[in-house]
Amino acid sequence: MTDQSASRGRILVATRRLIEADGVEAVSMRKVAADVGLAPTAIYWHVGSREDLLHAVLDEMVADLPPITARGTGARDRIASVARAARQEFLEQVTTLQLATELGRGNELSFRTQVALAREMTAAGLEEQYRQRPPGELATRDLWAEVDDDDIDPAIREAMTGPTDTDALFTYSLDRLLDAVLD
Amino acid sequence: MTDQSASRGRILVATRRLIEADGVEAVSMRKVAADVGLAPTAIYWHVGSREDLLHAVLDEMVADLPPITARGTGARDRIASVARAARQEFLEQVTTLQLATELGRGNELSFRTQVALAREMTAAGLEEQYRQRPPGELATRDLWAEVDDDDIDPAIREAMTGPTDTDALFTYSLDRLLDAVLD
DNA sequence: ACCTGAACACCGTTCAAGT
DNA sequence: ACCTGAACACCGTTCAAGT
Repeated sequence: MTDQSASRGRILVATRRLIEADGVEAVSMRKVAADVGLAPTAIYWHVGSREDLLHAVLDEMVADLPPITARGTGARDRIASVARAARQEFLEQVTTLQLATELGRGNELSFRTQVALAREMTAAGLEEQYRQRPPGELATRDLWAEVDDDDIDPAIREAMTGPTDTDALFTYSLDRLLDAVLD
Repeated sequence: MTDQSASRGRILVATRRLIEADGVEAVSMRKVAADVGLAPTAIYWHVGSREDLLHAVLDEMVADLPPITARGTGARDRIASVARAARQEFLEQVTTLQLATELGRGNELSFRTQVALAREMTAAGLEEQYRQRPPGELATRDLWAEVDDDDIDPAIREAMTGPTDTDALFTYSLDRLLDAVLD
């Protein structure tokens, strides 16, 4: 159990409200303290530095995000629905993304989509193709190492955990795109 | 001619050095002033507020960027080389991108690529396809309105200036990608 | 365990005043 | 035109001290 004293909870709520109303830059220790009715220095006792505070709030915002779920029956429909859901989230959760980017945790959001996609691709039986050209963002590799989901094919997880040849991925994607566009 | 007093130039150089060494957050009016040998308040006379200062520095950094040029002879090769150059710039110019993002001008960098791509697509005679599904990032539209380049087809420029149906673009791109991946 | 007050070393910005 | 100094209203953070 994490520290769930009443004060700490109220501090997080106040900070989150500040962020959603006026952006991350509007968060100051003194303003948060005033909102909660404490001396500025009390914040440090409960959540640590300003950066620690922002990380704690981002944790809550990510936890509250609606899960990315696939809709439809066919493999193509389901994969497409995951992509659409990811785009939707990207458009709706601007402040969450801003905060995550500022804290160097932007890829945590794209990671949620990667997991959902991997689940659908396993169901579609795409392990072979997937293996040959492993997608995945450079730094999300570390996150994959901790995933333990029975619905995801071990081969895919292994490919995501191993080193990604980003150059090869780029070349492959570009080729496929040009195939589609150039008649 | 913009204000090119000796002091202003030295202020911009000092700020740029600070950014490249320790990131945007390391830029303070007092530090810049000390580097240049002026009182902090003198900065305001030459470049205005801190935000104005950062905008001016970004202008210089963008102007100094090597032009994105197409290599090769075939249309496919040339378009691919532009895409590769864009990716290269994205990987190399991290600080420029960070500054641009912080100032809400991130799309200015992608805009450079869009212009180069449009030039190649004109040469490849792709106006028709292009017209049907106009790419382009939402906010770069305004930038296109000011472009006057004889190497770019008027039809393409018109498509870029008009309103972009981002939903349609997304659906189209996703479909093509799934075509390529799903056997 | 929880909180306050004083204190330090910073900020951006305005403005009157100097040359 | 160019620059300074004083001043205001802010910051994040540490630390000794209180209960």
